[in-house]
Amino acid sequence: MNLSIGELSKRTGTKVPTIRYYESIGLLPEPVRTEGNQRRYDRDYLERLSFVRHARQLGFEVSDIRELLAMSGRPQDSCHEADSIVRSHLVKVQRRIEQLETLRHELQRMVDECGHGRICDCRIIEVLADHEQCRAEHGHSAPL
Amino acid sequence: MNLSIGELSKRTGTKVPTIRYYESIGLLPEPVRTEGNQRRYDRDYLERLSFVRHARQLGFEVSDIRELLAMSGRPQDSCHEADSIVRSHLVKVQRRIEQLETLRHELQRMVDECGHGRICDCRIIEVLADHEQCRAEHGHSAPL
DNA sequence: TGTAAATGCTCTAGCCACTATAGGGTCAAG
DNA sequence: CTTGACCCTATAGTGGCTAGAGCATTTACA
Repeated sequence: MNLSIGELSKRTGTKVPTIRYYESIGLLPEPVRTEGNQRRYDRDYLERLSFVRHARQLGFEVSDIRELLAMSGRPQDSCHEADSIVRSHLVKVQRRIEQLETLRHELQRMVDECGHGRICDCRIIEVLADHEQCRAEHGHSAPL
Repeated sequence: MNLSIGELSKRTGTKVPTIRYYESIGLLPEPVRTEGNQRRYDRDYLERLSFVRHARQLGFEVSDIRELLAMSGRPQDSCHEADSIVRSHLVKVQRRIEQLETLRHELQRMVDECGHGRICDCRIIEVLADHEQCRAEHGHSAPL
């Protein structure tokens, strides 16, 4: 196997600039080059990139993935560290779900209470203007 | 009421650079200035900023907030548009919750199946390396 | 073997919604 | 009138990409 970056891109569902980006931040190693300076990838690289993409899809940050990749290269070590990375990620996901549930209830209430009349009578604008009307704290900030 | 930016910051729980940022992108108007060029804010501005912050906490994007703010300035108009902004945001939140639930199950399964032994036997690393082992699609990408 | 399309290269800038820092100026209390 | 807390602008950085310009190389086909 001797893939160009475009082929690697297709096989892993990763955009070409993303592959180069991972290389640039040192998440993936520099591959070999042709005489004309083009990147060529082997099966090993393909698997590494798949690992990275999969971990990203599971929401892991690049710094976590860096560690997970390093671990997968030390197969005799204890998996304790991997376990703790996944656990703490799980906790973050759970917290985020709870936050979004709270948000969902607030938004649902706003929609339910909208009388579909004029803005001056609208609960939506009113609630936005006055946090006191919310039933729960809904600290958000991260995009969806 | 004639607040400095620091006082406005405290009363709204918004960081000072954030207030200036909102002004710079035209989300909030330019306030009056003292002779020495410092910003001074009135009650109206405080309420507008509170509105913005609250909407951000509810996860609305700045572009949505721009529209919602504009609407709150046209109190005789129909609230139909406000309603549709909130509804479509609600749909996004719901979708995101579902995604994160899928994620949560995958992660939980990884943790549950970890034998706490060596990495070469670890389900965590194995699952990451092989998407086929996942029970559902879990397209993610946004941060938590 | 010639050529043209497709793909590759690097470098830079942009996205979102802020946040941080540097290097100054202003304000209010004592 | 000094001191220290506050304020100003301008610029750069965050994360994880994504997009574009302006070239070079590779490959498929005639």
